Amino acid sequence: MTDDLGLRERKKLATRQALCDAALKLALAEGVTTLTPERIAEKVHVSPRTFRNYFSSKEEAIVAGLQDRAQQVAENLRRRPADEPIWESLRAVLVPSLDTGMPGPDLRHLLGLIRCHHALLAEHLTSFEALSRQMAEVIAERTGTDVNRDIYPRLLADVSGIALKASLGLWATGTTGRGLGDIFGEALDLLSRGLPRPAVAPEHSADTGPPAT
Amino acid sequence: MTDDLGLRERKKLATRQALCDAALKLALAEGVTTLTPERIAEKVHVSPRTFRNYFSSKEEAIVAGLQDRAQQVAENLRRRPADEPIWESLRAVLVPSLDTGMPGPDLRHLLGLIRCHHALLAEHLTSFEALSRQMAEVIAERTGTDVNRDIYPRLLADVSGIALKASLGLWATGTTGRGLGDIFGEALDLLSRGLPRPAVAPEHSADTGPPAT
DNA sequence: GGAAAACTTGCACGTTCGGAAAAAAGACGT
DNA sequence: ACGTCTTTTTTCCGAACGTGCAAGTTTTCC
Repeated sequence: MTDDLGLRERKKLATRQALCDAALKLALAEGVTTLTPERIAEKVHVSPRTFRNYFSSKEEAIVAGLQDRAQQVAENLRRRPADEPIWESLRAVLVPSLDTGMPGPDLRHLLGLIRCHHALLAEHLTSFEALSRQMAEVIAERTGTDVNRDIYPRLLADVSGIALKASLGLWATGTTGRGLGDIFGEALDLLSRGLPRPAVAPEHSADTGPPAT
Repeated sequence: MTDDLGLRERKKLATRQALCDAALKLALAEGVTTLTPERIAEKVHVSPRTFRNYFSSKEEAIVAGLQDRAQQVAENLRRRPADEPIWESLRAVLVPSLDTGMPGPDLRHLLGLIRCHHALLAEHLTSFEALSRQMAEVIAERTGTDVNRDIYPRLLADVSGIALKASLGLWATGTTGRGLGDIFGEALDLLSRGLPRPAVAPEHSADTGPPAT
């Protein structure tokens, strides 16, 4: 990971990581509104001015972790074999992305903050949008379509994004006892079948989750 | 429309409308970065502080028109007969929403601005998100599902949103000679069929659009 | 070792944001 | 029509934010 990077590059990465870790930790601990860039900078022992060199707002720093992960998803998709069916490629890169490396309760808490805080939500959504654009390009390349002539790649990219978003949203409520991967699998299935109208009353759809894999 | 509202209410609505009209017009004319809240307020003959009472940023004012339209979509959906198939209800409210009441070139221009400007994009996306949340609730009600237990209503609401977003995005490029309604119809069709992989090379998929209905 | 490049930092300036209270305008009862 | 109450608009103002610049420090490269 930290392979052939010079000392300078590694340090930059390290402070960036430290900053967004601190931002996230403080946001979870004390909320977003009372949190100031100064405090974040202080915790990492850099000047407030340096914080601004990395992030243009506290909100950007807080969601930077998720955003970085989104970037990885796009890159991972690029790395999949070109002849793999596109839905399989998507599943292969999206499912692992569900593991954010954060403890579950913290992730729920963070999603709650994002949901309520306008600026945080905006930042989060733009990162999703950026991911979609990149994925649309890869999808177009893999399926022989054209981003600027066909609707298909945009739709498939966006659909992948909302599968993630909707699954996270439902999981974050905590009202279903199901795991995130389980919910996400169902979402992909439903989407790939064109969202058929549910029988009538799913009643206990949460019962004994179907094996995702 | 302006029925049983007192003079005070009507005036409020009027200034709000005037403000977001002015914001949009100025943004289209001179760009977003150089535009200041002062100028917008000045054009409507109110103080800058009043502008802030209505909108918390110039970006919010610029996209307020689209946002209001999104609100209407949600309300129109609520008004559809409860026994109508949900896909038909969605089509019935979304298709008319394509007519933004703006001249085509202006709309393209605006979408271009939104696409490039981070703050504008963020504002625009949050309005889409707000729309999705409302639509998810209505969809849940109509289909006998539960927003907090089933993934279905969230997915269907989000899918409707991206059908709009992707169609607008493709149409705005102007590289297909097709109409917005045409593109949107194809998007809904594809989505309702689970985004089947396109044959292989659509080659000239833009040719003589397929009859949507 | 030393020059060049990059990063950090403090300072300063203009802008933005939002609260508080006075002034203006509408609503309402008599 | 008048006075009073409520709501909106406005002025004033201080705090926070964002950004450019130049000096100081660290890393890189020769």
